[in-house]
Amino acid sequence: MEDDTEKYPANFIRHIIEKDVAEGKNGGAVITRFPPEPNGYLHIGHAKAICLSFGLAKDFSGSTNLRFDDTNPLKESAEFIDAMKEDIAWLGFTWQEERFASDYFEQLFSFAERLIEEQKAYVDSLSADEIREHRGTLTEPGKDSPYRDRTVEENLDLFRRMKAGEFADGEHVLRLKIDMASPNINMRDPTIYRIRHVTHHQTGDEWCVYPMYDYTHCISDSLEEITHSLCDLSFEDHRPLYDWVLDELAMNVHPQQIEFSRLNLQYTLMSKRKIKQLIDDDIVDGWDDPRLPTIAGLRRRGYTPESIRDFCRRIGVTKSDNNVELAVLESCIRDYLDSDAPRVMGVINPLKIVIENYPEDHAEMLEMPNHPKDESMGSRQVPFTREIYIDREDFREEANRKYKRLVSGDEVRLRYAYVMRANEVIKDGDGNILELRCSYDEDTLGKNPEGRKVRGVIHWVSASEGLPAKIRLFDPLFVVDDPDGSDADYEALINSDSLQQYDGFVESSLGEAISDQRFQFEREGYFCLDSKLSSKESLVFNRVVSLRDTWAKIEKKST
RNA sequence: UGGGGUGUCGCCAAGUCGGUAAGGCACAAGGUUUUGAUCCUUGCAUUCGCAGGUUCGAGUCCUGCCACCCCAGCCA
Repeated sequence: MEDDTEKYPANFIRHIIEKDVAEGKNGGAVITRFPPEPNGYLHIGHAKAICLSFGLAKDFSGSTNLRFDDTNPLKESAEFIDAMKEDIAWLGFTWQEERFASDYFEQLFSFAERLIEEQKAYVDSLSADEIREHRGTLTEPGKDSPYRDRTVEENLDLFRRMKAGEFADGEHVLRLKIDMASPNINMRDPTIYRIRHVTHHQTGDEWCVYPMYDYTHCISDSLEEITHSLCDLSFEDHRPLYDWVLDELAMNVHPQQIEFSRLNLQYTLMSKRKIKQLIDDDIVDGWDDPRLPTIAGLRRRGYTPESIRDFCRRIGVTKSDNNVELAVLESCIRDYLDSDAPRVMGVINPLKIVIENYPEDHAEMLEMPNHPKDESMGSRQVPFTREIYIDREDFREEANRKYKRLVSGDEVRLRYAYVMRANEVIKDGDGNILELRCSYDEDTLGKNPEGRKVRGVIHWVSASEGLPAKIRLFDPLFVVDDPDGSDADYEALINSDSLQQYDGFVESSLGEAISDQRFQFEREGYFCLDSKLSSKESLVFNRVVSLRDTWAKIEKKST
């Protein structure tokens, strides 16, 4: 899959690993892990983490484990596990081992008993509220719990009875005995076990005490002999705790946690919670809505794994806050599709044309290359007929010479076909344009007319031979570039026009299209069949991304 | 006002022992073109949050400021 061109460019994590490998740390091994919690779908922010953890390991001939961080059965479910695996595989990565944090529940419990025996953990019987009150604030130290000095025997007994199900949820928790006055709140006797009488998607009803992240993650990493444990910046102040647990347990493998900043993409959201709310509130179609930055959404939209990997490489890895422009992502997919997507013609917003001097009941097959620069992609035959459709954007009753499309009384080149003149505009009573009466110059197929220069080239589809198709165009979901920036009602920032649907026409060759093919509709952009909505009987195309549109910029400037 | 981080071009981001600011995206101007696409050429930070200091020389070292982000789940 990845060749050298897919190697990550220089970044601080690569430097750390390079140094470690050079010094023979961990015997020169590089083992990473990707540890999602199965409580939603993966998004492009996760793709950044995936590309990093898998990519870096691969660059150093190491390996990567996929580990589901399933310590909170209340929020998780098995349905997300398969979706996550599908997305990671689709992105092009292969994990060494598939693990679950829940695989380690037994070991985790024993380690906790050991911590109790060594007086490094205790059962606290304060309520959640009381624990919060004892924790202190950002600027004030906390207070010790009255239960902090229970005997080892009492703690062990209580903890085992917690496991045995003798207590109700919330009655007791197991806490680490560290320092209630630590300036780092994470070190103020963090809770590591809580009682939850719920069924777990992996372990069923075997457990009613569940370990928490800070305690579970570092031990899981250690047990898997992870060398470099990459995570986002929010875990930076958890690192002392990560290290504390492994040190106190004297684990012989002590992975290095390295934090990097998470991705922010302009005009969209990366918060799983908020994405879920958009789904619940029916603002989008589901986790795979093409407007969402989820991997499933991007896939349905028509993005390729290569383009997403390229994106992750282009944005780099640092510890600074970022807000990447959509243009970077779009550039990646255009780059890929320009060389890879066969060209075809499709009319999004059709305007009917009758070519009055062209014979009726005649379909002339015209040969067109599938790619202007790549002959190996072959060619196809496209029918030309008396009645065709062009896009309404490509006709103006009046326009100056800068407008390189069809204008009343003037000529334009029909892509790979004839030069055509607009003679008459047919309107309804309200002045809406119904159709155009045109004529063609039969001596212009494959050659330019003599003595005059046509304004430009437009695309078209035969009215009788073309296929009707629903065409969906997308705009960003939000109207501000940082909807995640404030906790304010982000749904008020929704772009109400993020999905535009048109009844268009596409050339007949598209009747054979399948959903993982992507095409360039000439002059319009890149499209693919919607994997959910499209059928043989009624085609539905999604626009992956438009073509770069210089004309739109010129237009915008002049208004 | 505690702790942890970050500040290099509009957006990302390289910048080894201090040696005189990569690259990408975007943008601008040309050229090619039966896609206003692609492609090609060219331009785009005397300056690295600010202010001092050390030095022959500092984005890189020191000092002091400023701004922004994260942390008070029995979430991850």
